[in-house]
Amino acid sequence: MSEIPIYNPSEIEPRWQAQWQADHLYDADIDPTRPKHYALTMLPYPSGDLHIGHWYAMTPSDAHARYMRMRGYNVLFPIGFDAFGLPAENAAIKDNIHPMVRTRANIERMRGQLRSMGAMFDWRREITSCEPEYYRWTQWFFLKFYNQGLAYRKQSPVDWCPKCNTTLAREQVWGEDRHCERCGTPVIKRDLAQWFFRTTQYAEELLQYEGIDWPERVQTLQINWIGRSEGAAVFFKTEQGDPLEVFTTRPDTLWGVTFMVLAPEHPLVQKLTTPEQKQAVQAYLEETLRQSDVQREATDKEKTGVFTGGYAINPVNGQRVPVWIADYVLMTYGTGAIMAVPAHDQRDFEFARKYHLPIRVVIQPPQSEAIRPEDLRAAVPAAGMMINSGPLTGTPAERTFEAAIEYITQKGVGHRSINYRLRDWLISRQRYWGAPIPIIYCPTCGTVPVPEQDLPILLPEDVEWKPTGESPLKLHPTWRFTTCPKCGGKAERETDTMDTFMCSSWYHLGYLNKGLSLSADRPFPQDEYDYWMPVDTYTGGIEHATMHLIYTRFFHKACRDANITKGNEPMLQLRNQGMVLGEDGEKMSKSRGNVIPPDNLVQAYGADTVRAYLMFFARWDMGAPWSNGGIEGTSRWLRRVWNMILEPAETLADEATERTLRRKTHQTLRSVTSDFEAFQFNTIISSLMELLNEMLRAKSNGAYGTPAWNEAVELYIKMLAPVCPHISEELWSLLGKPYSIHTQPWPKFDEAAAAEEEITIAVQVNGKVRERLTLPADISEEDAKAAALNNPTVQKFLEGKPPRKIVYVPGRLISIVI
RNA sequence: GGGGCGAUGGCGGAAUCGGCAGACGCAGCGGACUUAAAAUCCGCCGGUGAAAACCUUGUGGGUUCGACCCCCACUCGCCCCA
Repeated sequence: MSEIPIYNPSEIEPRWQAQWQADHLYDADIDPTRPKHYALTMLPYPSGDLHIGHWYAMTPSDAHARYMRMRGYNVLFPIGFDAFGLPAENAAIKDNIHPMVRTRANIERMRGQLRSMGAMFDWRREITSCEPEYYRWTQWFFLKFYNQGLAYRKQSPVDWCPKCNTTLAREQVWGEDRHCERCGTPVIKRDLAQWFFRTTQYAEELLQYEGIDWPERVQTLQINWIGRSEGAAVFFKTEQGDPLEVFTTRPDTLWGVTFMVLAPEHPLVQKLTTPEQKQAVQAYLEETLRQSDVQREATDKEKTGVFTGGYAINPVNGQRVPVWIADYVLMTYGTGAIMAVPAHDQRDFEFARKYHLPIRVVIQPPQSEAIRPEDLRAAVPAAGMMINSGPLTGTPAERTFEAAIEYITQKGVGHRSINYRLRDWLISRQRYWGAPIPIIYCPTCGTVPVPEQDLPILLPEDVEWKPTGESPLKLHPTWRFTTCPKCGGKAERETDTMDTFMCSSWYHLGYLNKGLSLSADRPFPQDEYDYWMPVDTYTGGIEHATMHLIYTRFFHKACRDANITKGNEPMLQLRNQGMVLGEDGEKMSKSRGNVIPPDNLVQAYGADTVRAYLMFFARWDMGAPWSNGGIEGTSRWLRRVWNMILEPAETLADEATERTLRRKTHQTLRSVTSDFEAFQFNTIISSLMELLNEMLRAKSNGAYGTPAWNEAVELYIKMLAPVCPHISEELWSLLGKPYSIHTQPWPKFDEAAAAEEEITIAVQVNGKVRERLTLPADISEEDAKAAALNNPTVQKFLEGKPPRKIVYVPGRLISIVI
């Protein structure tokens, strides 16, 4: 046997990576003669090390993009770094290393790791969101939104550590008692003036998914997140005459209101509170304002509240009802005030029982006795006829909602209203490591946007890391002081920076540049936009269903209305991967010590093996705990492929062997193709493993060197190419085929070759499989049934009884009932 | 409390439309090669049973000639919402 080279991935892989780069093989340029495909994988945060989770997310995306390329598409597959954010800033405070220094070092490291993956990234288009060339445009988009009236500033609470004298991000607040991560002091809420985007203005449109292929699951998550409810706004008044608006989904229960509840932070609380109740209200406020919204909304928790001493007037019947405050009412939902109808709302019911508030039944369920409030053990949720409801008493169940709306509208005390759970997007962060909000506050001119030509507002680098954690921008000696662009007088900059979701809302547009430069006059070239957009396939984790994916859709629609982008949606097809957990089944994290670093694996097995194993070991959309064991099998598979193709053998042409080989080859092509379309990567690998086994069988039967063998080898390498780009390029080149495998067209499927000649049909008697018959594939129903009935084993189970019924499923089974 | 997703051998997972459950791989067992080991190759591999056969897709029911798949109830796990 002649010498063949040994499969050595650590030699092959870097060599081909360098070659591809030298040949600009993956540069994606506008080509009007070919259909385009914009494949996008969610960009990583540069935490320092590429995680096996990144590989799990990116390598199947890369394989799919490569498959699309072989299918004839001009494919853009870019990569970048979502580089602003809290972790770098925390590390800076801890180790006194500047976030820019650390981030750039991390990115450098991750670039190397990403290159070792052998993905078809077009590196010319890389973006890093913390570089001025990028965040200049993040600021530019802010100005566009500001000019459209989509950005506004209002008071809003933040978590605040009174000892550190600083705002805290959600993840810096720890424990049940909500203390500061740094000093352990209990956290309080504090109101600060902060910037918002009017995402709610697009709530209705965000509920539309026409024309986009997104998983049902993501749509459901978003629809729930947006939380549209139809109801009515009703104008109550306090006894002192202040308007007190509520939103209700049950205007038909208005006559059943027996008290009202305000969120503790409601602006009318102080005015309503009587001197006798002042102390109790004050104590309650201090207690509840420290809780998070999530805690406050938890239903298993017992409801608490305090009477303000004040009263409100019900506009439909003039009734005077007491006003309470309770933590289960949130200022951020609706108007921060509710009308309480304990007879027909469970939470109001529990509250009323606890504090001995009256209950009045105003909806009579069908087929039921008159209900006495004192007998109620739970709220009556069902629809029914209105009772005890003044002029609307007797309104039948199917009319109550509309009748109530008509009544309040006519009386001028309310109107139809739609409320969303979705809130406007709070983009202000009291942090250093983010894009500065381009706003100047002038004592004369007020709030003034920074003129476009003055962008970017650079983050100063000479800052001091105070252990207080207060934004260094606020403490910087000179940065915040500037002149007003309008009047030239002394003015101050906004010191808050933007939420990093702002950066990630437009990065797919940033990739349209082949390198961002500060001298550009647009965030992207128009011809690139017109050719590449929208994104055709977007892949990433399901955890981004609500935040990132809602923000980026909002962003696109807002840009569309500013004539910056076109079309209604930025991403046409969305596919989500699952998560790789640690070997212990827990989420991977440094603190748990269960992180699997991909570098060791790449070193030991090669990138192709790691790629293939990640696609093989679990369903991509589900994820699974990592297990080291199976990677050996994948490694073994590639070595077997290598030897199978390169090791010569005897050629003993045999028609049957060739025909069987061709059949399996084309059957594999059929399933691999449909699996790529369906993002089912694990079965792509197992199909290829099956074909390998068939080829080894054929080879030992003398198929080597026959036309069927040569075709099988060629198709094998082509099918392997998207999954394992290096080994397939090497095999292709060793066989003397024209460079590169990655520019080859996807093979054509031969239906006739894949067709089976013989089929196995299962024969069931009374539902149990009793025999399997091998029959010609084109057998008629009559012949198949006859073959089954004449079979001795089948006859044994028929016990001489005549069949009552015979079900025939072509190519599958015959079911005989006796 | 409401909604979603999931549960298949020792393990990861296959299974077009309701049609042969367990593809493919891991681990394990047996064999070949080897002085030996590794690597490689071949075979076996859900359970009970001597065999015939019976049981088996979280549990219990139902629909059907036929159910991993559809329906009802339940258990457990994860996620989202309240």
